[in-house]
Amino acid sequence: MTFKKNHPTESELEILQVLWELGPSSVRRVNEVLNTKRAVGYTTSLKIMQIMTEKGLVTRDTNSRTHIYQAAVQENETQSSLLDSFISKTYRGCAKSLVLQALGKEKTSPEELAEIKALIAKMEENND
Amino acid sequence: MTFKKNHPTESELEILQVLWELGPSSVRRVNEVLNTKRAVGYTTSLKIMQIMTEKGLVTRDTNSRTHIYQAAVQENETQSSLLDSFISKTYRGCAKSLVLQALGKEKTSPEELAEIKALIAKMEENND
DNA sequence: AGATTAATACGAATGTTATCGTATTTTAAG
DNA sequence: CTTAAAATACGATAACATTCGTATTAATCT
Repeated sequence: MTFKKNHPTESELEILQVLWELGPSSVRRVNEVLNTKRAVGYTTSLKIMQIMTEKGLVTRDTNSRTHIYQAAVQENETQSSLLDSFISKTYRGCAKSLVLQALGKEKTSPEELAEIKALIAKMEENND
Repeated sequence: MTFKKNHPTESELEILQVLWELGPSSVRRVNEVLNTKRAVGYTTSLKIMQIMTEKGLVTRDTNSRTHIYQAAVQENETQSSLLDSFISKTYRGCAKSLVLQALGKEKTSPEELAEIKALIAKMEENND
């Protein structure tokens, strides 16, 4: 229930995703992973990660020379917070529209549909 | 299958939403609506709408002195395009995660749940 | 026509993000 | 201890986005 308005920027989110996946990592390691997708200079990644430290999006261990960074925000919560904002801006707060559009968009596998149906069933239970 | 990468910015989206709601409108009218939510200068709205014209997000009729603007992109398609990008960036392309999180987020009314279930049923049909 | 009103056009200031080059510091090797 | 290598710190630049002030143009009223 914390009110975090600390939305990461696009580049920051990319870095968070690497940290969520790898766990605590050095700048070099993060930068290497980013470079599997597109070219990014080492100092660019470094700079962004330093800014993220100031913002509190990551923490770092500066004991050894090579600083080790670690995500300070959870993936779920970050996604959820970004989603709120996205629904509000793009769908005027109507989550249903978003869900319908997302479902209609691409082929969702039967397993995934089942999972979604299960969640809906659970919600309907609680509604009674 | 058009290749639209023309994502409106946040301010542009706000203006599009007004135009989608009101239909073709003058800058003054749009600005008035924007000001029901927050303070925006007239020339600010004007400027953004001029930029949007250059980008092709809106068209305008300049026959009368008061130019009449109109959305040149559809609400559905704009939302869909923004949604693609959002899923890709925030959920690494996994639409299911987004749907589950959106559903779990708030109380969705029984009617809405029914609607979603109907869509799922339809999709399951097509999967066979 | 002249003055007033209302619109558009233009340009500048501000803020944010992304990017990288260079300087500095720190560690390790010789 | 000196030097080379590797890391961090810092500052500068460029691209947008947002905002608004001022200038200009066009219509209306007396």
